[in-house]
Amino acid sequence: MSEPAHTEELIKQTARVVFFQKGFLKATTQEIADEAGVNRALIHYYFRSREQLLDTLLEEAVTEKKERMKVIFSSNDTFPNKIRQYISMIIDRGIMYPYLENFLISEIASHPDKMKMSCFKDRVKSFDLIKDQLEEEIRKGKIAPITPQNFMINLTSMCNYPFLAKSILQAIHGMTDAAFKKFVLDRKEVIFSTLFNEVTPTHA
Amino acid sequence: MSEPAHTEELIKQTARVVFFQKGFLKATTQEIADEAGVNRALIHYYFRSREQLLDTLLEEAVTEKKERMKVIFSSNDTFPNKIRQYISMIIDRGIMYPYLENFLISEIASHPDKMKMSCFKDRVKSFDLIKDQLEEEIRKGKIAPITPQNFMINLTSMCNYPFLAKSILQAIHGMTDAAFKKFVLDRKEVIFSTLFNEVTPTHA
Amino acid sequence: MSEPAHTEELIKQTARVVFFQKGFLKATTQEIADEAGVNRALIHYYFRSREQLLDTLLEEAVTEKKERMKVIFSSNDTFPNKIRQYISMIIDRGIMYPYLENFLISEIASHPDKMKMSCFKDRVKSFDLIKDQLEEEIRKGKIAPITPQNFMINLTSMCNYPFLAKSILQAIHGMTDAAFKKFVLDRKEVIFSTLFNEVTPTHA
Amino acid sequence: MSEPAHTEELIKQTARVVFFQKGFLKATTQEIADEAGVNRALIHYYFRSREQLLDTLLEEAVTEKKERMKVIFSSNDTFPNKIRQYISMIIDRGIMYPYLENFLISEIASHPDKMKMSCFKDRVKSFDLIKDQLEEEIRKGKIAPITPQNFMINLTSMCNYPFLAKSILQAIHGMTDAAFKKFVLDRKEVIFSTLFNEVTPTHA
DNA sequence: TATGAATGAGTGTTCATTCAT
DNA sequence: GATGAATGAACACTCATTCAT
Repeated sequence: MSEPAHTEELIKQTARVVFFQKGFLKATTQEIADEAGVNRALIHYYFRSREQLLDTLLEEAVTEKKERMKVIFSSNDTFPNKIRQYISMIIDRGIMYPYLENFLISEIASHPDKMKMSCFKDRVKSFDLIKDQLEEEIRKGKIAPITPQNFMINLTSMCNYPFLAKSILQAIHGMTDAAFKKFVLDRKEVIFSTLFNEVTPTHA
Repeated sequence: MSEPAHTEELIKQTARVVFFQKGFLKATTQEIADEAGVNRALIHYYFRSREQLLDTLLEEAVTEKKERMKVIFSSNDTFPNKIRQYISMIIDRGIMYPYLENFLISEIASHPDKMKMSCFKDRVKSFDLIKDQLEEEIRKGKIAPITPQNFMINLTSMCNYPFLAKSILQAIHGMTDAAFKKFVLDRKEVIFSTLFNEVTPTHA
Repeated sequence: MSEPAHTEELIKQTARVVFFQKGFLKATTQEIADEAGVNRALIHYYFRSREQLLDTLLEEAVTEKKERMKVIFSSNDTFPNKIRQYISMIIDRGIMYPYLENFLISEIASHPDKMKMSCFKDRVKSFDLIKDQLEEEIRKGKIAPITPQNFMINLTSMCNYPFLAKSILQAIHGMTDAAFKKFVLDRKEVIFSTLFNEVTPTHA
Repeated sequence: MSEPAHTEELIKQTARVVFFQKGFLKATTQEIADEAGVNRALIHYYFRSREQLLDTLLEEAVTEKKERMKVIFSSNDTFPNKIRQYISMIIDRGIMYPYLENFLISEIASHPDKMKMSCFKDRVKSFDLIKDQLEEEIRKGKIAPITPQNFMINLTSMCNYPFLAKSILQAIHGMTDAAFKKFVLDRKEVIFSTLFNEVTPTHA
């Protein structure tokens, strides 16, 4: 976003773009260096290895997401509003880094040890945070009976999947990046409405 | 399934397991050959290149899925039943090849040209197939107003995402493969219920 | 020596020459490959890594030397004759691979773990093999009192050192390779005479 | 020895330790800098290149040894005493820098041009210095006939070789550094006795 | 003097691919 | 059909060296 004060930050920003925005999961250090306009060896100077650069990026991204989530679910807001905010947060992040989730999944799949990274250590689960309010909502008949786990996975699925499948969706429907962005922004209300099964008020 | 009569089929079956079941997206030709118990050069003999082997696997998988989809949606069944069958099909396929979607996504992301493969040429979209019945359902008040696109993407998201995020979900919740299988099978009804907002009859 | 039937043997022979004859301890895989006229990747095809190639060479060399030593010292020959044969063996080997000892020393110094290689496992020491006969010799007054250890180290030192210091000796005295060879061959009797303190019969 | 007043000397002392004491022939400039606690670039500031640092170290070591040798052999002492002193000097130096000779040998082997360094220019050879006294000794029957060259090489071999083979000897006999030190110190008399073939008077 | 940043050349290694048999 | 051998292109990484400050 802001101009990188230091080369180290430049490399990180470039790598985020390459991996998370463009989805080049297999990008080489040379490609990242070229994109950043720096010498390939500098990546090792600052991050020791390609692997450590990736870990740094993932750690930061996961940590940031977790904190945002905690802020949203720990507020005093109503349950529907929390869900709205959460949906909004996930989709806004998806717009910025469409391939981040995909990247995370691939990395974990091929290196399961990475689940031991510190950012995954925090055992606070969203399930626990919404449990009480969700049950209340169910009791009030606003939502059909569902476990917190399934509720959250439904939510997460509908928010994230379109980004995971971005390339395919865009190709199938011939969407430009702008069209795709509008599409997923519109989905904020769609997802909310699906979860709460209410008639969606037209979104401004 | 059945024991492979020919080496060509053996290689394909092995590659499917390695890529789609085990999720080793970066698996080497050597690793596939070892797993299949054949000489590495045979892969090139039959498929010319690693890339073409992948293309073949993807093409077959996508084509098969499309055909199953067409069968389901072209029947005379009721809309809810069609959706039930579709959910069931996607999840059953996911259990067999959990990483297939992930693989597809990664391949398309790094090689957008692959969208030109013949299996993607067929322009019959699920949206068109469900459009009329969905609108009928909405008119009857069974489903909150939603576009066919969003309905299908919601459906697809909730079915596929758990497989895409399999490694992470299993790690977070400490699920064995068996537990994960039960979890996604149970979700068949959960997903249906979420889309139709009905009370889920307790399964089993 | 004989023409290498297989590439694997060619690489080994070339590496032996580069490391043990020419003394290029730091020779790269590229240099070895160039010298052998083969592709660099072949070295990894046959030996997996540069390190394993070195280990193979060392293992073979050490094993062979140990076996020759055992043959000499286990015979029924007289003690002086055994020593003569041992000196001769060491010097003949030194002529063929002058830097072998140097190489061995450097490798062990930088990777002490290599002492765990199988070729070092055999705990039969030359000291034990000569102990009795040496003491007999001392009792007879043929040799001044000395421990078996020191006797063997004196012997080994005088045989090996000229090869270790080959480059320097040749440079200082302006010896050609032929002159150096004659010099060390002549030393066979010199060393024997020093150890047994006899008048050296003039060597033809 | 004394604490280095200047960085240049600190680097040299550190490098001597790394190369000559620890035997890390392949030590990196970074490793030397780390060990010395200075910035890597300083090595180039003071010595232009890694190579020139090595040359400086070698030149100084060789020059110092030569001077010590000249002092010993130019004195008015008896021949046996000169030899005793020389043995003592070599072994004491070996204890301080066990890998110096090894290092020298490797450097000369891979860069024969280094023999042109000024420290090798001095054509005064030990052979000439001992020639007369050795012949006298032989005439008196104290030493079996031998050329000055072979006498000096025997001497040098027996003094230096145990240090060259330090790693191996220690590993084979399970000697600690202290045990090794005692072993080579004891060898002072052993070597003298071997050269002069006298019964060794118990040392100390 | 001293240093952090930067670089080019090179290193071992991997891998898909080809080819002769 | 099948295989062992061979290769070129690439890759992550290292290192001595340089340079601006």
